[in-house]
Amino acid sequence: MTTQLEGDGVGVQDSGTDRLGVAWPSYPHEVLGVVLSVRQSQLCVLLWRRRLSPQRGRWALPGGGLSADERLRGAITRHLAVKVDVHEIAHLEQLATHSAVDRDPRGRVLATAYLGLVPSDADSEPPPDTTWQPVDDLPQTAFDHRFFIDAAVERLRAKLSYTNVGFALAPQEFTIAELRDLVSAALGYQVSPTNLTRVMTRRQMIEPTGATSAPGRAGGRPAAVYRFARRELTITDPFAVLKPPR
Amino acid sequence: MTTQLEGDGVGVQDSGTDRLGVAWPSYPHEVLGVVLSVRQSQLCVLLWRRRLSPQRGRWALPGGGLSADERLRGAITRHLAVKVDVHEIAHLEQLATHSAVDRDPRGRVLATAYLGLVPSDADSEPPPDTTWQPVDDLPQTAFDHRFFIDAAVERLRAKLSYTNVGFALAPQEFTIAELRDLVSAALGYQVSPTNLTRVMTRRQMIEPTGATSAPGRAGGRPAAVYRFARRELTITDPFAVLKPPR
DNA sequence: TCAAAAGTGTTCCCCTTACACCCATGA
DNA sequence: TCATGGGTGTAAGGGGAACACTTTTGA
Repeated sequence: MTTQLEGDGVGVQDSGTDRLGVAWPSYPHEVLGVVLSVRQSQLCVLLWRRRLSPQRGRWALPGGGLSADERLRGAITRHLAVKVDVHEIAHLEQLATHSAVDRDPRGRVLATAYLGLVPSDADSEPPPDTTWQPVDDLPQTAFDHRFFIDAAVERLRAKLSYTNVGFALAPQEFTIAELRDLVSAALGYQVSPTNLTRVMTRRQMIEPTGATSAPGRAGGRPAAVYRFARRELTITDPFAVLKPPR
Repeated sequence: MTTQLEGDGVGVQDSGTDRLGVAWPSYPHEVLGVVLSVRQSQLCVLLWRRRLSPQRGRWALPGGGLSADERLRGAITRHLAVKVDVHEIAHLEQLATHSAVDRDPRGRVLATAYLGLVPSDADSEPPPDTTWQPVDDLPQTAFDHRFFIDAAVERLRAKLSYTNVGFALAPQEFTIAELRDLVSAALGYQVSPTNLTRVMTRRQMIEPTGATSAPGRAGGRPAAVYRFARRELTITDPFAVLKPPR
């Protein structure tokens, strides 16, 4: 079998043919979105319930097919907007591509998943049959979607520690208490607001806006309002060890 | 356009059709290997020179098509063995999938790249038209392969710091001086053997075999021989900050 | 005995963590 | 003035980096 792509053209939608005349197979390709957000102090993933078989009744990741004229990132953005009405994705990155031959019983489909993060204050009453499911209490999921979800959560938790991804889970402005809630929910354990402030400030991830928020009805000192200094992914702690010499 | 895959079967090699009768396009899919190894104290990538257009004469990553009955990992393993005679891959992980519509002028092909690591003592006189190219001095490369190479190097450098991936670049047994050479080459800057030993020992990544190696002709104290304690990928320094409470 | 190579000990410094203490507000 | 929630100061501990010093060999 000749597998290196050389010579004459390879047509989309058909089996390709290389210059030796050997068939070059084609596969349908789907994109899936693992959309995470903190809802009611829990890290949640957006799932919708399948109405049809196979896997009828199970919870699945939103997504769909890759069209001939679009790229993977464009495809997942489109599907999330159209199908589950998600428009406020603050961060989107590719996770992995799965290729098990029988991952879909109807025939072979390759799947590329993306990790998408949505701020906790983004509106989104999700459409019918779609909900925010806490990742610590997942129902039975369809196909191999569970692997993608686990990978996404793991990736997020790791990146919270050495990048500023937190911005993608947080509102534009927030108090330290709110940020602590978000980060604790995302990581799955409590972090102290004291040190969270210090670490994030030292790394210049967050900065005070100057404003303060009104205290609750029980009183208390008004909280300072912060914002993320940058709202694009930045690596803030590049190397743990083996740093380059200064 | 209906893009969610539901209902009737989707055939490989053909355009699929979902239950609404809307076409589900298929694409050829190739796998590429970014095979890295330290050669003569330089981090190198295995490239082969294209003999045919397009991109004739440019250096390309080894790889090839995905067959109907195999998965991506199997495909890249097969291609590396058959085409560039690489059998001693100590670590293999998926890097990314590129989907630019025009990434290959002959027609649309999706590409998934893998990062492969080969120990520095693996034989491999590479086949004709194939060489180990230092990543700091790359020639002009074909298609979008340069992006994959850069991503691979970046991934390796990051993981050297918080995992034991080093095992995949090192021989079974080695002295600290040899390990220092490898790590320095991979990272692109000198690391001190003193602290390298301490860090890797504390994390139980390496352990002495008890043997010593003969000194060179100029004399000198014989070096202790070490090995990696585990030869599978292990995360040794999970979180830089925001650790869970003890 | 000297040079070369390898390994160890010690110190410094920065960062994270823990925790006590102080500040601002509503009732 | 008290309870409540927020923020700051300070000390402890760990780990990595730097560097001097010791050990072991060949010539």
